[in-house]
Amino acid sequence: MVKKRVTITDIAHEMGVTPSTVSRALAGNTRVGSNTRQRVLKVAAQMGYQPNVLASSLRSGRSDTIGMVVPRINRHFFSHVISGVEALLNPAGFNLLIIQTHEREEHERKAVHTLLRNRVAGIIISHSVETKGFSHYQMVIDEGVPLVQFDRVTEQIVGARIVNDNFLGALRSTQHLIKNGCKRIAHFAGALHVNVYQERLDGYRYALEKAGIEYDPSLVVENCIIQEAGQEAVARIVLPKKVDGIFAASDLSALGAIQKLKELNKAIPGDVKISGFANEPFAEMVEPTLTSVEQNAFEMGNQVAKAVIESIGKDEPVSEEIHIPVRLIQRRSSGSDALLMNSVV
Amino acid sequence: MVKKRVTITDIAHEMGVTPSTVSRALAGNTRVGSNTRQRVLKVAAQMGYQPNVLASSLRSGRSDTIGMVVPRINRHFFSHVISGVEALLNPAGFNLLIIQTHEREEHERKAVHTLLRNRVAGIIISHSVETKGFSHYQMVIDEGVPLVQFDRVTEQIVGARIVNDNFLGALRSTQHLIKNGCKRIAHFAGALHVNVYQERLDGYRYALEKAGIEYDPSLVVENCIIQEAGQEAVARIVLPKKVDGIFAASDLSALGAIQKLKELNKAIPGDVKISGFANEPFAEMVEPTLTSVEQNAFEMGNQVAKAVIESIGKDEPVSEEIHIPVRLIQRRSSGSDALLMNSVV
DNA sequence: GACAAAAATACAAACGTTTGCACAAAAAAC
DNA sequence: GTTTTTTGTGCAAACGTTTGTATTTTTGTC
Repeated sequence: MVKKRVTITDIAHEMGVTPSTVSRALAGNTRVGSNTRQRVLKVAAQMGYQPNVLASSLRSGRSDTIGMVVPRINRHFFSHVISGVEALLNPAGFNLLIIQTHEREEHERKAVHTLLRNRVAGIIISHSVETKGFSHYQMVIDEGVPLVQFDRVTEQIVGARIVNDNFLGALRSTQHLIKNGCKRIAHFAGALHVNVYQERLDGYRYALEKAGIEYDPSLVVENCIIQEAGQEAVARIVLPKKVDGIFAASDLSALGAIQKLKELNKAIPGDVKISGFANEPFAEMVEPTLTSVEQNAFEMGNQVAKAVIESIGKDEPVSEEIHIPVRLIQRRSSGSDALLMNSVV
Repeated sequence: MVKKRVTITDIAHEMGVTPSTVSRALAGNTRVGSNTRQRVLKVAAQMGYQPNVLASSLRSGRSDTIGMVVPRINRHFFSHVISGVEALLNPAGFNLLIIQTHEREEHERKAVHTLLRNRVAGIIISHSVETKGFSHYQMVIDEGVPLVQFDRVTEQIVGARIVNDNFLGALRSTQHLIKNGCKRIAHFAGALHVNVYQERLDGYRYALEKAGIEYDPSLVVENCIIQEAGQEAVARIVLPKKVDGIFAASDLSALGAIQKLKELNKAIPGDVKISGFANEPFAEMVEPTLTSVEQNAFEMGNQVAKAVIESIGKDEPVSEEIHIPVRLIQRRSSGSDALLMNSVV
């Protein structure tokens, strides 16, 4: 039933030439006559020839697929990075093999091996939140496969890193709360061994320092990036400690805080001003609308793609770090009503 | 610089056996002695061996990658379907090669060819909105590659189809508006050559018919699935025609309508009741919260994965159609305040 | 028309596996 | 102790390309 797939040899026999000629004709090699080339192209088309990428890659040692490892595909941020990567990679003739880790270190390790087995031309990765060891990347380096990290990165691995300007985003966000009158600002942080959350904490602290506000560690809530954690932190920290501002490292925990505060009849931004991070789509839907730091995920994807294409050319990896600018979007939760005031930082 | 990758032959030489023995040992073939198997495994591990999938697939004619073609990765619905597919496919030993079409028919055609060239074991597809011709799938059928369609499907292609129960969702949604008192219900439709939008229109019409309300074609707005279109439709249809209910085929156009109506000081659900489709995350954030039809994207992904794994086994495709149940989520925009009233349909 | 140079094509090996078949050694059967 | 069966390996071809080298054909020069 299954029609035999047509190969380069089939075309060659059909035309009475040799497979090598067909191969060269299809590859556009100049050493084949221009009328034979035309004929080859025509016969190939009418026989419905589809080159066998496996055979081609095996023989040539080149691959046109790039592996991408992300914590989760169905997160707004990651799906947009993927989209940005594809936008540049596809026109360049590359395809994307995508694997999710579901935030599990073991899955990450397996994913990397899978990609190596598939002989990908390069690997793009954003580490799972669990990941603390990076020894499984030695093999990637050893085999000379370019490795580009994005968003959640580590300096322990050589190669390009594309990151958001978390520090600046956190700094501007916190300064904005201060400017709007906050004196006691809590920070809903993430897991601090992850660079992005550490950098946001750093930006927060630096803003306090510059404003002459003493840093109070008891106002920092670690692992507070989901909705429920935000709700819980309101009861446990925000109210007891008489906090008047929250800088959340995640929009979700900011949302949780908003919900809980409304439930307890606290005014936002009257009693507590809030800003989040990531500018999730819901940020402009929630009541009150949520001030947040916008990350340009698509642009980040573009830069990632550029970096990986570049490093495929080189034989030695370079440890460049590219920062994608972020942007504070001021909305009502922090006491700014004017969307027009959006300040690009 | 680049270390040579270790092959099965390297292991064989190292151990003084033949490559075929190593191959069989790694494959768990029973025809190799159990202590040689142990030795092979150990040597392979310590040499850092990673099987070459390309060579393996080329020789065996089997592939462990499955191609997936979607309009856009970064849409809530599609990214969740992808996630659901991966959840079953990965444990089964398959990988996903994902390509976006950006709703372009030509990209879809190219994507399919790319997948065939990569000799994928199966293809999963949701058609672009532009796609009207399906001739490029003949080659997929001819080569015996299993093809599973989901969400946006056509009966012109043989093989499994996994779809939402759009008809029932639309029916229940419209009935719900009727029950809450609506007499003149507009429908914001999509492009009607796409099955999902046609089915939603059908469900809407059937609900009207059953309620004895005459169908008025002038209340159906085609190609109205984005925010701006929803806003525009309010001014052009909803107000002039004294509509008191809107069943939108998309949450986005429903959102647009809400915004415009609020802007014009109309009461929701007082003056106009609204329900959407897809239950996007923002549906429960917007003011008023938006009644919508929830699609179980992750479950759909699971079913898609199951279908593709199944059909890889068979040599003849079967044209089964699986309906994923939907669920009406009643919220305030349609005059239902009780989340508790969620009716499963 | 003979010869060199250039252009076009053919030959054959290689990429790293898998797998049918042959074969030897060990185990079982008589 | 011979024959049969079982078990474990080896041999070599094949998968569909690419590519270095060899060979043929064409073209140009005198």
